[in-house]
Amino acid sequence: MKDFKRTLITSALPYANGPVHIGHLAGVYVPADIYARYLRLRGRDVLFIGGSDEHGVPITIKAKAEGVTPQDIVDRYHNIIKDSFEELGISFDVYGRTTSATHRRVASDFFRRLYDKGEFIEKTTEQLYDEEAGQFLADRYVVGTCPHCGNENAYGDQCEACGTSLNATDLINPRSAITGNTPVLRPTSHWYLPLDKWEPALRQWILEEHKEWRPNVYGQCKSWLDLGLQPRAVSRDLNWGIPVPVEGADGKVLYVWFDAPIGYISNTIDCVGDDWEKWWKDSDTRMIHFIGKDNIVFHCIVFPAMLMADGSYNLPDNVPANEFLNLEDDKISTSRNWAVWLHEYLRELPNRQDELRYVLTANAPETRDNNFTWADFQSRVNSELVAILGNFINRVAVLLHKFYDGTVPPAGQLTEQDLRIKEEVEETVAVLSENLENFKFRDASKEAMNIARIGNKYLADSEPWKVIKTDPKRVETIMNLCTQLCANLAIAFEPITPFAAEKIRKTFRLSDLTWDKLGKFDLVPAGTEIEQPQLLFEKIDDSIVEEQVNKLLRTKKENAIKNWQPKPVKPAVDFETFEKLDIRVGKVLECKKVKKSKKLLQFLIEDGMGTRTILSGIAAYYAPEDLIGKEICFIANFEPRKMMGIESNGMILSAVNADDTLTVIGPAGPVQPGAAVG
RNA sequence: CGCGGGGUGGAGCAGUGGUAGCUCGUUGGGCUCAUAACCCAAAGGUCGUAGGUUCGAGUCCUGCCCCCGCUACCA
Repeated sequence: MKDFKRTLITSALPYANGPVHIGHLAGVYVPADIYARYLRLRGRDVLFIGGSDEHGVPITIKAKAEGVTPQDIVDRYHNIIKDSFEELGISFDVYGRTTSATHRRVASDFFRRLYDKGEFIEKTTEQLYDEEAGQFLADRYVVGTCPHCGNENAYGDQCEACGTSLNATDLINPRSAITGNTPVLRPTSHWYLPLDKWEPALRQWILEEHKEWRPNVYGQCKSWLDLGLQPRAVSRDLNWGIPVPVEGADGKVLYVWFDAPIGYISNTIDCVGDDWEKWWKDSDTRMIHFIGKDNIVFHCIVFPAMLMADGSYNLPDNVPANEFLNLEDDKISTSRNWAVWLHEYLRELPNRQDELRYVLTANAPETRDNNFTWADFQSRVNSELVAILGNFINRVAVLLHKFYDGTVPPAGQLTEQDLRIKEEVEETVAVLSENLENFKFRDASKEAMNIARIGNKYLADSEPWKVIKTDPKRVETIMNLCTQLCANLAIAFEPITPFAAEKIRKTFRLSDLTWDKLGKFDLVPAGTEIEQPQLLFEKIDDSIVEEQVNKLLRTKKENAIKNWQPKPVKPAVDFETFEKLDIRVGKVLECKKVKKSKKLLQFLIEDGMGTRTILSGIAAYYAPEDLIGKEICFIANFEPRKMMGIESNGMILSAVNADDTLTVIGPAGPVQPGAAVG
């Protein structure tokens, strides 16, 4: 493998129409940060680039829906995202945005350079236009009847009922998803990047020269290349974005996928200034893109084709794309609010950044879609971070204070047991480094944890709390080695859990930590006075898990209400059948809870002929006193039925809501008690 | 329809031809320095399904079933 002088790490630009959630973190930002921190510990020259992607149609639609400007939307989310990343310890060297002046210039120049070289094709096509909204409609924003299966709510790119891929112009009775109007066809011209021109070069570069890429990435690329690449439009008719820098291109902007990856370049420039070219064009620089699987095509095919078209840039050396993370067995979804949002997590579980980083790493979707559950989160925190790592550090610190007043004792003659421990640590550390080099962060977290496991076992086997009574000299050696293990843990965990690593570093008064010290046993000199132990992690209480799960259940419920559909109508009945039911209006004279019953309310109803008692299972939805005096509808000729020892003479009618709550039905105006309903 | 990824003990995941692993959980034991934490041991899988190749298949081939993605909300 080539020996590179420096590494440029990019992480996918989060789209600024919402905050980031655990899926983004597990897929992109946590692994990217681990890698960046690891390389820095190795003393390698690293630049870690992040930023918000702030253009595109969805942002304009969200802005319109909220009655604010697109800039308001992106300002809001850019700040939320930026702050929450920082609080989680994502160590970007720069976190920029695609609405910056630098980016506007860089993206514009990039387009212009390719334009001047003749790298684009200009084509005119007919596209659907919404006259009221005053804009061309992206495929996804056209809804209509599917020509294959007749589904009336097919999207312009695909019918979700039958799965057929469509063109927006195929739809029968197309309508705009924005205004509901019928769109019209209008000619419009756009610039296309001929990906087909770069196909042979891409094929050679990926399929021949990068067989080491992850199978999911390699396979996806091969699939696209084998299908044959088509020219892709790089401009759009929109008033939000970077204007196409060509005469007569009024009302046209760069398409987001063209604009966004250039953001990596502009953010680099904002970070290092004139020095930026060495990070992008010097052949001694290696570029790594961290992305999620949905971005593979853009980062492996489209962006490299753009870079090839320019001709002066490096291509990525690796693109370690992750699969997706599910949440409690359901696909994470922004629109359904099915997510754990980072900014909310940080607020609701304060000072638990490392816990999230660790859990998302230990269960990272590196080879396939994985599942995040709060139960698993609790289990990993409590039985791994607290019980294995935190506990070991604490045991050592407590014993040092107990035996030596906090002063690290010298190591004496090493026994066979000690030598074996050193050897095990060396082996573990070697595997850890190899995992990190190969983007296997899940395995890396396991190996790092194994160092703490070795420590716990060493303590259990050597029993210093017993030996101190018979052979205090031996205990000095044991405790010295344990101290060195703690120092090793501070290094090994820095990329994954930097906050905990910092605590260990402080407790044991470690100064500069570098990766080459890992596996060494002379990191803390004898005589060092360590600080009082502080707990690295605290257990996650059941109530925290419960609260988070309830929050998700509430979301589910809200979604159920939003997506509620009336039940299908039952088979027809004749009038006589209907007439058999005697529905009356009655007035509630009394209403009280039935003792020992959770559901039942007991009513005394004035029915025009006298009074009757009716029981109804609506106690969960009404306070009894709220119903007194109300007029309600009930079935008068139901057979009497005893419940909880009380006879019920009829049935009070209620409507069943979307969330299964009940609302009692009554007349819309004053009615005589006993009046028949029919 | 297609293409890519996946379907492995209770849960979450490794494992690209040669005795089926890891973490958690469960059960039993040990220890008591430690945040009832730690250490040891055991139980638990016909590796989606039906065929095939092979001396030998979770691992290769074929059919089928299911999940996810490519498809302009979203990693």
